[in-house]
Amino acid sequence: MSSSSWKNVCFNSNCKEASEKWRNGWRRRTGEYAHLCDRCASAYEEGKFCEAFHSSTSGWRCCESCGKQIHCGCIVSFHMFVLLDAGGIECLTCARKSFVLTPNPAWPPPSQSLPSQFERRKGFSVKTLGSIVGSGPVPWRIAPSLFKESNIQSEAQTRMPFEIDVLGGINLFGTSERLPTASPDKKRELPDERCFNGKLIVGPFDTFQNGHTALNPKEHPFLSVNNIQPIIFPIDDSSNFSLTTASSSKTEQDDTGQLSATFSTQNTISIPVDKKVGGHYRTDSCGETQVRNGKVQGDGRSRNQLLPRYRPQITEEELLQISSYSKSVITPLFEKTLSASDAGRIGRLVLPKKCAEAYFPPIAQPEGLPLKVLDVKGKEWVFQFRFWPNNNSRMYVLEGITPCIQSLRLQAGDVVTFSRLEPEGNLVMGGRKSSSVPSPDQGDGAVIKGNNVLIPANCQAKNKCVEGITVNGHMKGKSPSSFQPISHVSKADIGSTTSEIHEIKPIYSSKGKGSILVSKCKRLRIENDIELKLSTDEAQGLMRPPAKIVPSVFVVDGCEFEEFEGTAPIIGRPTILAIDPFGEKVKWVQCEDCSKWRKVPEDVFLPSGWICSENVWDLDRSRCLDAEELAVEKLEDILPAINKVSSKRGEITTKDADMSVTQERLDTLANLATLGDDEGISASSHFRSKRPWFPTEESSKHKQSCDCAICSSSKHRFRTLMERYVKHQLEEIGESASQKSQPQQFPEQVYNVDTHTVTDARNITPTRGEVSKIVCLDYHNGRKSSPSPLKSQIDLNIHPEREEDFSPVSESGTMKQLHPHVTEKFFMQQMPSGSGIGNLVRTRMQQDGIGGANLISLAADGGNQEN
DNA sequence: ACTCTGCATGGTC
DNA sequence: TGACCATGCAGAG
Repeated sequence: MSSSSWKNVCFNSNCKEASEKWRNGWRRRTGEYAHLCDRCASAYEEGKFCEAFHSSTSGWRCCESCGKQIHCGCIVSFHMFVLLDAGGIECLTCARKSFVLTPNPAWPPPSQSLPSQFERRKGFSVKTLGSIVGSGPVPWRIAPSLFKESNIQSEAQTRMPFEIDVLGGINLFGTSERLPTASPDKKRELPDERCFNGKLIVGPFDTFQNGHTALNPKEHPFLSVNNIQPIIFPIDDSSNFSLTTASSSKTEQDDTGQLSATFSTQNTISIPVDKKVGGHYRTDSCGETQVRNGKVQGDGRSRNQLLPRYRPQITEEELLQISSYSKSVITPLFEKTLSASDAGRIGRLVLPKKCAEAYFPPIAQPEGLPLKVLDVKGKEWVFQFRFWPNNNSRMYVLEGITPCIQSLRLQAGDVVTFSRLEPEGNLVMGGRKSSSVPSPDQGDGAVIKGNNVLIPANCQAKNKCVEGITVNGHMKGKSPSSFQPISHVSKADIGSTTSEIHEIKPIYSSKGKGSILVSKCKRLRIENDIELKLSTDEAQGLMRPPAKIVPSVFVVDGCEFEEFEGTAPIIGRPTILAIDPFGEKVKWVQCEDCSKWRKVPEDVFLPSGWICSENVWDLDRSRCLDAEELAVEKLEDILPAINKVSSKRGEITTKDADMSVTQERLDTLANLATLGDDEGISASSHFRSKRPWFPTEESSKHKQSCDCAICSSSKHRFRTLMERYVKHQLEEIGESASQKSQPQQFPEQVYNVDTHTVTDARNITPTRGEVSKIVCLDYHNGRKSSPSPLKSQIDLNIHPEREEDFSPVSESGTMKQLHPHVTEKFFMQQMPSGSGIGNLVRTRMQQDGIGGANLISLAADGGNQEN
């Protein structure tokens, strides 16, 4: 049938009924569905297509076990039988009784997961992939798998090789999966084990009528996120299994007469028990068909029961890489999250026993044998595949993997994948950086759910998930071998001056015990090794209360303050508020990647690692390649804080090292914050949630120079209170001050933070950065105030004897009582002597002896007067 | 002192 | 309860 005609008549060559209304049948190699008329579609959906239309065609065979007739000659039913070693076929039902069918992880069908996944990948499309992998269809086979999964799908869907077609994208062969009704007089077996309309039901669907279930995305959150996800299919029988032939590719003529190119078939093969060799099964001498078994039959344990964490989830990037040098069929085998030991210097990768026995050559001696493995770049490595006797069992390891691990830039927590190239059978070792999934409800920050760190999408994209923090390369008292995997700081990194902040890996919680990075002892080690060089000012400017956290409110001098105790704040990206020519409040934010300034709405909160691609508000500037909206000079005028951050504009347009470091520190802090109550900041003995987020006690025990968590937090709290009080006072100054201080006209005016524009202090939470910007403005306007007067250190221990007064929940609860001395000291310290406003403040202070409240008022007022 | 090797131990499932 | 496996550790080099 020509490609054009099928649009007008039923795709079923035995029907050819003309119609304007079509229903989808099986999926064709082109990626399109066979359009069927109602009658054919119904037959197809009912599993009667072959018996209805192919009854007179060749290809009918009987199940060797039950005798049921199965049509083996068309694409519609090719998946509904298994080929037996001794010849003949067996229907799936019988095969399942005798052997465990290949619970192959398959791929989401094009109509469901794959295209969406691909399309959702930035700069990646099926077409792209098709063009990359070759000029013609590239067959992808489903991995022979040992995986048993309780959440499984119909075995009728278990063998779904698909190819990537240049034109049609991904084509699932056999997407018309369904069980055959080979003979009308035979009861259709497994009536529900099929897909309708040629679609695999994946994703949200849960349970088939036969009790089989498909993957629940809730349990497999990655299913629709980043990776091409294998779908695990059901096996009812745990005592046996068979594997797909390794390399049976053939051409096949479908019932339309078209020649299917490079049709990769999967012949599920039963495995005779006596073929076990050293724990592995191989079928024949030609090596083309490999059948392996993880265990001796009769073993009480489910030999094919591999843990879900070993399910291969090869990524498209990896596929692309492999495809770049090989046109072979890639069969994902298994994967493993690198433990600290795996990624350590010892260079031993502990292999999951079943995987090793299933996919690696059998070894009888502990010495094992050299194993040639290709990496995704095609580079060849030779590892020693061996085992240790262990508890009457074996512990399989790959030795000498360190160079490869390093080559792949993998670290503890990352995932190493093993695939096999067919038909040559080469093992391919790939790697995947660990990633996390942003929670849809995490709002503008990162949250913790158990051990799963949920991070902003940008972090995810950049693999900057954080498990722990090591800043400045300081790792005190650590054991290199043990610490390195946690902090991911290599020896070379230690003491590195080029980059003081190292990429930290995410908490990986693939399994409870195995969570390399979550053991308490290591957590403690991490916290001891943390040396945050982020000033509290910098940090607080980016802090926001976590979503859904109800703050405790207290009143200071008539002003309500919110306090978030026991909760790690969410860290955002620094922004600079401004007013655009239309009078709209906007924020300017710098892309973390390209450092270009982008304008975003005023009310958005940006994650710490915000990048251009996340600029959904201005798609014309959603790439780092896109030019900045405003010229450098204009930006400089508009964003005086730029001058503060880096005195030279050039340092902004290029990568400002300091800014970068600061940002990285913020990232670090943000990431630390994402660790949340259980794992992150709160894991610190100082930051446990039992302690207020802004602790007020014990400060007297610490010296002024102390920058421990307690002191930092105390300072933090103090500043919070100060800022809010300042804000409150500034509001009281009234609109007049706001009008007086109306900035000179810029194309886009920086405005004096919310303090002049927001009237209800209770509805806002002034951030540290916003307060600081007041001074930025001053600076911009020519005043010599400190770039950030609040930025420099405030140490409550200046008057340690008054520590208790600083508590806002202390008796009076008024700021006037608690911070005159501190604020006085603070301003005396912060205001440069040459500063007009500073002098004015000093004068007033000396005149009336007032403290913080009026002082701040004067500061604001004085600033206006100075104008 | 350091690395490597082989095994043992103990936590987790 | 047993298998698995991450990791510790002792001994050898």
